[in-house]
Amino acid sequence: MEATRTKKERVWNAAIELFNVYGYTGTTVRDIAERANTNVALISYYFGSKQGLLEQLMASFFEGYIETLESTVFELNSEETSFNRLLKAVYNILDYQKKRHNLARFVHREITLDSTLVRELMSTYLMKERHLYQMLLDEGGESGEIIEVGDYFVLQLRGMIIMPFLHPQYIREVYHLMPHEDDFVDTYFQELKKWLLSMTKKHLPT
Amino acid sequence: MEATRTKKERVWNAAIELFNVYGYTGTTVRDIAERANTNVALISYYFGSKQGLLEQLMASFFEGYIETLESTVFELNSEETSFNRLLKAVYNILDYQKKRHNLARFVHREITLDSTLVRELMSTYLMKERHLYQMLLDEGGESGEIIEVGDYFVLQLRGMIIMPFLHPQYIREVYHLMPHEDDFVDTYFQELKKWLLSMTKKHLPT
Amino acid sequence: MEATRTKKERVWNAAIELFNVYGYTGTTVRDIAERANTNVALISYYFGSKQGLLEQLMASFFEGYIETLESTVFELNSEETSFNRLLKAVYNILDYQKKRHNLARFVHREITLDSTLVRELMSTYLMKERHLYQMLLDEGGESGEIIEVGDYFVLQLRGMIIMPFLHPQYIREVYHLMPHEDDFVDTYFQELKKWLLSMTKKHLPT
Amino acid sequence: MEATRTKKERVWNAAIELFNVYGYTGTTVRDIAERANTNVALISYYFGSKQGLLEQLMASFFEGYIETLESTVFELNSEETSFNRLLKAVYNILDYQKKRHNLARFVHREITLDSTLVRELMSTYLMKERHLYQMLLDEGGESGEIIEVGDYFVLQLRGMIIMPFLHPQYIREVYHLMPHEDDFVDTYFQELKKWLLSMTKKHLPT
DNA sequence: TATGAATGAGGATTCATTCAT
DNA sequence: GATGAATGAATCCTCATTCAT
Repeated sequence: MEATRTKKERVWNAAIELFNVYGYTGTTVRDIAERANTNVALISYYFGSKQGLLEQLMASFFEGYIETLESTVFELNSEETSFNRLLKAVYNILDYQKKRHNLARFVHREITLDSTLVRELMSTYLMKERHLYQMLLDEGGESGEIIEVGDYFVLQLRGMIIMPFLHPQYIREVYHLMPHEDDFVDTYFQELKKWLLSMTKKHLPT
Repeated sequence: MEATRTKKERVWNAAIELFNVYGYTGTTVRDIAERANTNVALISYYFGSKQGLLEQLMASFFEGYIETLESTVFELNSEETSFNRLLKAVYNILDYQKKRHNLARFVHREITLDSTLVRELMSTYLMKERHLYQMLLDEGGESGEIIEVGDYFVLQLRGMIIMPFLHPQYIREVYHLMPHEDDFVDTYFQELKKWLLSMTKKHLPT
Repeated sequence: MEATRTKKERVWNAAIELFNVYGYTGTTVRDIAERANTNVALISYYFGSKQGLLEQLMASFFEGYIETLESTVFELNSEETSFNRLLKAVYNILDYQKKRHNLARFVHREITLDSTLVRELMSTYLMKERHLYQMLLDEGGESGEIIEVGDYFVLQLRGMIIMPFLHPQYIREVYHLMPHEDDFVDTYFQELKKWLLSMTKKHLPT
Repeated sequence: MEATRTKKERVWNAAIELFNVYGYTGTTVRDIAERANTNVALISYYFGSKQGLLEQLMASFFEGYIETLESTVFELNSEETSFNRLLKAVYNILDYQKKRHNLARFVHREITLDSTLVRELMSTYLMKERHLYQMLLDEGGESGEIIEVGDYFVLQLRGMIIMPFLHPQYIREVYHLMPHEDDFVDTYFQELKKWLLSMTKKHLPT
């Protein structure tokens, strides 16, 4: 038994690992308790219910996600250009997910379902996320630094940032890397940077 | 009772709709039978088991997916440039998914889990998909038509093509469109085209 | 498909074989249909129901069983002594079972359950069986040929005659013989004969 | 709710009673739970599964059965003649079964089926049983106390000892007694004793 | 006769949760 | 806090039977 962690933490981590692999409905509270080396009843005790555990996990992820984004967008406000802040935001979000890739995969998958919980999360966090990206684009547009991008630019950007964490096996199979390894994240970021450059800066064909 | 469809088809479609919304483990065979207006036992009768139904659904999706890709890549072999075939492939896959967007969302979500079934599907269909895209890029590269792309280009391309169908609610919330409407697909394709151009053709910054 | 047998016969035989191995409740009509290479519905068609098939099987067995016994007891009426008729009866019943050992095992097992069917069979066939044995013993007793036997003699006799067919695996494991092989039946009969002699004839200890 | 017994015991006893009457496959876990006045889930909880319950029941019966036999055969080792120990063994086994006649009938019936479980039980317990009887016979043979018996003597002995418990209704119908009443067991033992004497001791016909 | 589709009832088991301790 | 026992509801699946053809 790990002495360094409380049972609540052990349940928390066990849930993330199992939800990640088998999904929320595919994981039983007994599985979680077993992996956490605790009693089943503790899950209800600490989190109210299995659903409560789910909600706290997702909220926790998005809380940090948005906070990461906001702090990047606002704290660097006066010092950096819009484009550089966009770049930094992308990097920080990649980094944020890298540090909790299990939770990330699970959350991104679960949010593709239709449920009350998902609708709530969407309307708070995802709308805020979009707003922040759009703000940067608008600012850069006004100053002439960033050219106007297509309607679905934010959609694509979000997809680019999330996808590797949603499909780790794909990356493992094809590139023999995991999306949470430094090697991957660094290179992937460079490619995103190239893409961002080509989409937001003026170019002339050769 | 709808006379136009066999009970097997009704079960098939009901399963797609429900799996799409609630996920595989989140849907019960009773739900499916009810929505299909048939008896629960029929699911086992026709598909062996709930798992059998899942496997047939996923196989059916990928079968058509790969076939769409292959026919585009090979049938236009001599007439078109590599880049144009790549463009056409992207369009056809978007179109393929548009026509079965419910199944598409469900399949793309389910394939983010870790299971024997997923590993099998990965190692057959997804490896083939990647191979086909890579082939076009290599051909275009040899003829000088396409410049060398980054390591993760195919990963990004795949993400771009799949993402809208995986996150329909996001698109609905933000753009007040559904990813399977013509309006969306057409515009989205145009943006993908721009991106593909900028990533695979030589450009000069202004 | 065997052309020489009607489907009804095929069902009949398949049922005997499967009931023998898995018991009545342990065998499904689908198992039977499959083994008989026919359609499930035929079982209901021919025998009314699974229960009907059971009843006909058991009745058929006991019908022949009692007939074998009666014909031995009565037909040899005037020619043979009671003891010899008893001996012959035992032999014929062993032979009767040998020829349909699968059915025999199944019937003898099933009759150890408590059910309406079993009570009916008991009160007709088994009471008649007992009566016939008792008759021979009484006749032999009156003529002084057979000494008075214990209260439970018929019980023991019946047990001796039935047991090998009820426990074929035991005999196979221990004696490397099957109870329906001539080798076994012949030897076993000789032992029964010795036992019958010792129990029904006067002896003096050495 | 009976306070004197644990729920596990209540399930155990209910299972014995119902398996005895309807057989294993003929009894449902719901029947058992109802009779035990508990929840169905408890069966899986305590015994893993219905099959697990079966196995534990059968193992428990045979465990005690063999122990009874062994203690009789070995503990009286030096004090008694082989024949007397054989007699005592028969008596003790009758007594052992009398005390758990429901379980006895069920086990003896179930062991006439063909299954992996049965084969395992056969190859452990039944082979040991046979070995113990044979040992006594051999010892008695060497000392000249017991004359050589027929090949199938142990088979017959086993049949004699088991049969009354396998066919209680037969005994009830014919003798208006139950095989687990003292009246029956005592008399039945006397008859077995006579039989054993006549089969294992030298006699001269009058 | 013979069949494959279809059904409703019931099979064992697992679920998340609660409760007394 | 923490536990093992206990529960009722719900899980997937199989059952014998029926029906139209």
